[in-house]
Amino acid sequence: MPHRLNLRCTDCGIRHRAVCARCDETELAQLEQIKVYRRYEAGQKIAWAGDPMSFVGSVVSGVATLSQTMEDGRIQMVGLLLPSDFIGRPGRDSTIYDVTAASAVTLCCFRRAPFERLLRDTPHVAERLLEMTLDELDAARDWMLVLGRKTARERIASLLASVARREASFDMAPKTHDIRLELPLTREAMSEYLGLTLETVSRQINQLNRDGVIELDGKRRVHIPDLARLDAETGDGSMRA
Amino acid sequence: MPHRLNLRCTDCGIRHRAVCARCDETELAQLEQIKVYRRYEAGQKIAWAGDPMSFVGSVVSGVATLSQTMEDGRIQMVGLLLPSDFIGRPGRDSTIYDVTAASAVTLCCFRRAPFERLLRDTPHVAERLLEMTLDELDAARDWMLVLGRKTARERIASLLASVARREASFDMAPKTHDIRLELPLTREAMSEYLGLTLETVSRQINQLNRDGVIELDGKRRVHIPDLARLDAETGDGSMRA
DNA sequence: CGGCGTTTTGATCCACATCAAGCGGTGTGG
DNA sequence: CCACACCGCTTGATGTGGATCAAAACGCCG
Repeated sequence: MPHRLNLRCTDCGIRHRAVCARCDETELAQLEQIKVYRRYEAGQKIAWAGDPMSFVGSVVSGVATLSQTMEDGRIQMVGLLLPSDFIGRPGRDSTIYDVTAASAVTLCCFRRAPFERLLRDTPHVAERLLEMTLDELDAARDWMLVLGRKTARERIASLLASVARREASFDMAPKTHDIRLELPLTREAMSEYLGLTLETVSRQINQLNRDGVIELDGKRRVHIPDLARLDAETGDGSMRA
Repeated sequence: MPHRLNLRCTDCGIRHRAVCARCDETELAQLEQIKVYRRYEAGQKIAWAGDPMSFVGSVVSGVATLSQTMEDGRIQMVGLLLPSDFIGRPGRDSTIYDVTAASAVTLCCFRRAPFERLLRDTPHVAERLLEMTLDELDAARDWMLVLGRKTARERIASLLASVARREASFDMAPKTHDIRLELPLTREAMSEYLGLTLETVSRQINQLNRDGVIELDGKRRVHIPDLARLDAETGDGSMRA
């Protein structure tokens, strides 16, 4: 059972990045009325592919994943949802992907029907949603390059660089040196995202560690001394987050 | 030099599927004023990654592709644009992908600035664009499964099934037997889409042919006696286009 | 301490990449 | 009208990155 809590929109950490980013006071008040927070434990399924979903919403904290499972059990993650990312598709009443909490996750959920009404009536929300969807589409396409053409080492580097950049972007002065981050994913979850096996992920992470590109502190904590050095391992010439 | 021609929107073959699908007479008239047709020969580049693009638009006929190139020459296609698909990103003045005409292509182009004004002012266009973008996002995510987890044979089957379904959807009575289609892609282009080499593509296509899943008529013409049989080769349990 | 989930490490295997010809169709210039 | 080159495709021989199979080590918690 998800646990509930509450918070004013104006105090919300993702206020200026989420689907509500461009809302004015009035619109925010409307959202406030239809929102509910839900909390999920690490590993918990938020929804199964094919399930009806009565809500859409934003990730407030933690990391959720979207994934597909083939009948023989092969799994591919198709989205990594970090704070401010949007979950659910307006106009469709079920997910076509499994949604899972990779770490403890808090969602800000809006009931579908009133949210869709808002979407029709307030251009700010619709505009922002279009923009976010276009960004996700670019991200998905960038990931297609990773899955289609990159080596195992390049894939790991790409994942680390993308998480590092995303985390850094929350600061107002994005660092490029001595970035420290807590990997929100197990080796297995990484392998599902990267289209590899967990053994290969483990080997390549340790190789990058030995090569000094990253410094492991335990299993999950990663220190990136120089982001440019990591970028050089991604195989991309010029960077995009 | 792209060749020009003209056509009334009401007579347009993609009228009810493209970004203009929900437009009324008035809105159509506005679009009519800012549109220009352009024609590209097979193999011609429509735009290079990083190029400024002064227009957005729809594919009217033919097949265009979006692709990324790594500095060492590895290529991954990230989008296959069939008639009615939208090209370009509102709010961004350059492509981040290479856009190429795979066959002879006709585009219906809108100058960026007036189109963006239309987006703000007429909800029908914005709504439809959001919907199309969400569809593309789903398609991109489905393709991530193909690239991350499927075998060479499954990839080929997935491509053929997806093109077959897309072609069939233009008819009002979608067939599931004896589908005939002209592959709009060379073996090399297919390999770029599928994350394989052209040799592997060639071998697997001929294998599917030998196994009776498809029947080749020349190099490009494919006869699919039974779409369900082909689906069974994609590795997916239940189908989505 | 003992059990369980995560991660590492090692040995072997295989699907697909790579390298290398050869083949039909088509266009071009002598 | 033929010689030749070029392009898209096929086919074969060989190599290899990552999968698979197997087991041990490392927390972590009860």
